[in-house]
Amino acid sequence: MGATKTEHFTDKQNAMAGIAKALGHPARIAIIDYLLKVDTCICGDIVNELPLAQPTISQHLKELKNAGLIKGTIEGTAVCYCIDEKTLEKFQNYFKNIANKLEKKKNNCC
Amino acid sequence: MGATKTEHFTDKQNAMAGIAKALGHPARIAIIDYLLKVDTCICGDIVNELPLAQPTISQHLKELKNAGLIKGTIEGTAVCYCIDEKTLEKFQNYFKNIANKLEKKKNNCC
DNA sequence: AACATTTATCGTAATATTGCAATATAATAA
DNA sequence: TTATTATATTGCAATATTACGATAAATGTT
Repeated sequence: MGATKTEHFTDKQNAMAGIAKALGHPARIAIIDYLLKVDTCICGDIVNELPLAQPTISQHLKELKNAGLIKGTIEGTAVCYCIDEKTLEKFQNYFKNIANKLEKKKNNCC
Repeated sequence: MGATKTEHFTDKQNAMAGIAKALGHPARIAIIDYLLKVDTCICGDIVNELPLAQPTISQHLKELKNAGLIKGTIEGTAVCYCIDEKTLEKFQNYFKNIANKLEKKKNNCC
């Protein structure tokens, strides 16, 4: 087939997978990195930073936005993008929880 | 085209994207969840837990293993899989770093 | 208005992923 | 040895992703 069977998994699982998927491309990680590096919130000069064409960057930005990882506000001709902390926090909490559970077990396996 | 241009990004970016990509599927999140839930380290009854055929599960396990997120040791006929904390920690640290940097900026954007 | 600038969308080719049936492999049991 | 059980691999169809040229849309400038 080829399509992910999302309906068989919990909302939480689909949500976490969705965020992870959005982060699952080096260009999108690079965009996040860049947004962190620059002090002022960034517009479209990500195109100059990354070795990808403008439509490709725009597409990656869209995916990050759909996943809730960044948000953008129109500012004149340009669009100002920045990291959306809420989603990142949700994602981070998921892993914090995993780490906590693992700590309790203390490697009683493999 | 269609292939990711990994060569244009840093090793770190590719590494983080690789881990995220492996986590970017609900079935693989579900596998991680399941590995956490069961006290004893798990073998192949993940097949009974998830609504996917055995070859599909095996494939997902392989991807998680390739990403370093789980490790498996042969135990008779079965294979005992469990979470590899080191990779998870690396991933978590990446986000902890992001959160720290964001804290310093205190939303001076968008 | 005409033009420049910035970002988004469309269309499309190349490639990757997802899922499974069939089959192979490996270890144990009878 | 012959089953049995557990997992992996192969091959393939359906679908998704990646990347980009061409073009559109929106705003600002002259």
